[in-house]
Amino acid sequence: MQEALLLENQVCFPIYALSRQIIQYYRPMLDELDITYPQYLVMMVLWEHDTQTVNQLGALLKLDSGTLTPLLKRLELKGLIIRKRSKADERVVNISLTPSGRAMKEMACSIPHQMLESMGLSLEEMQQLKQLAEKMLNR
Amino acid sequence: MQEALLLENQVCFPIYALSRQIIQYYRPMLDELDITYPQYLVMMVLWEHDTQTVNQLGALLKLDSGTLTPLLKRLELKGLIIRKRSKADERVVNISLTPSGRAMKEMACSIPHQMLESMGLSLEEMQQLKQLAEKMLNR
DNA sequence: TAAAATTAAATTGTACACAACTTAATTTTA
DNA sequence: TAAAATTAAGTTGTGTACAATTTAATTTTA
Repeated sequence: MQEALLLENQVCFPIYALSRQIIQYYRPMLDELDITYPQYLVMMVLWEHDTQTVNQLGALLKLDSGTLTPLLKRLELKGLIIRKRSKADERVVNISLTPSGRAMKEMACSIPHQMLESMGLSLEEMQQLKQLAEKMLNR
Repeated sequence: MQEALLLENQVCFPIYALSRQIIQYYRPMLDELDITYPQYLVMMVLWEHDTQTVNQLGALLKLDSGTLTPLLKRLELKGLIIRKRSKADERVVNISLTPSGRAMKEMACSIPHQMLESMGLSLEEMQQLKQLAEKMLNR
């Protein structure tokens, strides 16, 4: 028996499973805002930066236009963002918040704390997990 | 500014991004076997257990029948597995390896080592990451 | 400066993921 | 034991993900 091929011994599987579980934890909170987790990530970037190009969002979230374009169209349909081609460079599409999208920030501000509570790790362990994940990401 | 809503300060985002990055690292190796990462996980369970029900696969991989049924049909089409309703309980579908599916294990046995090398963490850090992820999963 | 190369989004096609529901079989229980 | 409840898979519909390609605009360079 090849020990390395046992599910039990995989490092990647728990990360894959955890990623999906985390999104499940977010769901009830995000359901109230009527957005998905990837949509929440986009909103979070825009709450910080207000206007971003599709490219900039993709670089920050590590998602390509094939994922972002339809996702952003859905956020636009919900009235949370505006998509507008740049005058300066017609290839670029600028994404910005509507007043309604900006207002959602107040409704979202309790989510991070609620999530921390449901995760079941100490702050220290959380920091460790974050650092290890980021170290691998930055390879 | 709500610090807790900064992308920079999220614990969940790096895990979500890392999960997708890991699947990217696997891709070239799995392309040679012509399977996807979730399909590889199913194969890994079957290499260990040979026959499993859809339910058992779902419990181990934390995936539901809505995900597994079509995935298993694709593995069957590739000739790697057989889906067969149980005689004892007609609700149950048993998944087992074909000779070709069993043979794939030899071709896969170098993957875990290759992955370890591309991850950029020490064995110690890897163990830590695995343990933290599992601790959160088992909440 | 006109052709070639590059870039930014969008599009197309395949494969998850999962909620909600359906169907059929088996267990439970009244 | 017949009706009710439960269980196992499958189905339907929506929303990611991402490879590969396309389109249109901008830069580079010959």
